[in-house]
Amino acid sequence: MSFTYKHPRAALTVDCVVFALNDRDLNDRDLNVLLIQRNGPPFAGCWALPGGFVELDETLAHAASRELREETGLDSIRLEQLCAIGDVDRDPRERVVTIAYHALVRMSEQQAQAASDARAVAWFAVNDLPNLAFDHNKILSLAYQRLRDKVRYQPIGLELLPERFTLRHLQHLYEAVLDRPLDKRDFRRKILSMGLLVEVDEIKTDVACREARLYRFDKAKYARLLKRGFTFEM
Amino acid sequence: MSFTYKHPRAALTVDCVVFALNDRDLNDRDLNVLLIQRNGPPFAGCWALPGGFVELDETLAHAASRELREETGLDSIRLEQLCAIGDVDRDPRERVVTIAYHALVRMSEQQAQAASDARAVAWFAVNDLPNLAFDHNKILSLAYQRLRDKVRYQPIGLELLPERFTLRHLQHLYEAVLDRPLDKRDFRRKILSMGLLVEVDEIKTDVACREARLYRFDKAKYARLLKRGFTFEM
DNA sequence: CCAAAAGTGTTTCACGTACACCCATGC
DNA sequence: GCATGGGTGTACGTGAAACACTTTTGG
Repeated sequence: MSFTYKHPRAALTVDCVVFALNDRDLNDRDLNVLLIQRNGPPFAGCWALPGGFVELDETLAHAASRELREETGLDSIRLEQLCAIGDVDRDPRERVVTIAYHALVRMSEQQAQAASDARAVAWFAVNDLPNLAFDHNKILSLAYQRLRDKVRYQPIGLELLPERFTLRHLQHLYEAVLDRPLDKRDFRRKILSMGLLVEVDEIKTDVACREARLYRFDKAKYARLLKRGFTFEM
Repeated sequence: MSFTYKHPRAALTVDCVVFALNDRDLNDRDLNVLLIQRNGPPFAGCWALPGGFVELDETLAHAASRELREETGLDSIRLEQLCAIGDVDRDPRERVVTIAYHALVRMSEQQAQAASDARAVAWFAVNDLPNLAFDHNKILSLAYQRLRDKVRYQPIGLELLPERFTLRHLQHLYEAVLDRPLDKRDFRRKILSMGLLVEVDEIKTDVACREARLYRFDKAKYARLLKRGFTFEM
């Protein structure tokens, strides 16, 4: 089967940059990204962002979800469009334009498993990355920058942390992404004054120290506030 | 001549949303957008965003600049990527994925002239638009929304107004884009305190009224401040 | 009793906001 | 002299930032 056109056409792909925190071990504060090891050429054996070709009867967002699911097993991820990248020689085979998507997930909720044309799947710390296939290092940098911009006006911590978390964990997350220390009292006051956190039952977190109160994020309230023009700011 | 592939391929286009203020008549406060009237089918005779197919040997940004120049005569415009749109049935002919770009220009510096497959070119007030071809009304809404977001943290006024302008004009621009009235004294205080405006010689602007001081934007200073982590906020 | 992290208040300062009057100019 | 827009100062409230000690728990 083949398809013929009057003019040459670029191939169209999607790529997914999925970020996660290790929400099982909250002392591990590295931000991680999901990569696959390519099975076939080009860049066989090389690590790359999950992604692939867009089918004619699916939207771009659908293609991104599908490829992510097929290659890594991650399903029902809320992907957001990042940008389109169309440098002429970014793929050695032919002209390929890619639409990049990004997402934030809780690592513990995801069972990454290699499938499709991925030899392996793994989480990598964004500050300790291998050389990736194609221009994927560049795409990843763009996504990381977008994340840093986004953290200031969207409650991303609440997508990255476990369901229940301490204020200290939330503060560590913000310190990691914003890359500066925050005052404990000011941070607590500010985040609590938004009224988006709900206290849950206490749990001992570490040895040899006072137990901390756990909170969860009030999604419904956040949605209500958003509709009224509320903007989260950090 | 024809081109054959193993899998069917979407066509790839770019579309440009070019905004401008009428900087000759600053009492005309409407924000305008550049549209072309389509010559051929589909949507012949219908107004649409300038744009067209991406060639295989050019980047996406290049395609956007080229199509804009070919169809409207506008050249050397700094286009920024907005998003990729790939709904399955957005073009009645076949699957077409488009990359939307947007830009801000001074209307007086542009000589819009219909060419290529555009029957006519014209500026339309964004608040009084006709029904556009394809999903171009939707793309335009996205671009307008992006502009409103952007106005708050980038000095866009300085791209839209003439080289020298009064504080009143700048305020009118912000009121138009932010869609709310601003206090004159507070606006002047805030914008002047940033130190990005330079006084130039006075000129009488209107009849029957006191002459107003003109300012120009200090681009060099803005660039220096940006490097030091300054963020413009309105 | 010691180590380790949790939790808590106050002061200061900058900034946003609200608000009203006189001034210069052209007709 | 009047209509038109230009230009100016002050008071108040909110929110960011800086800062140090006591409490609880496990070992």
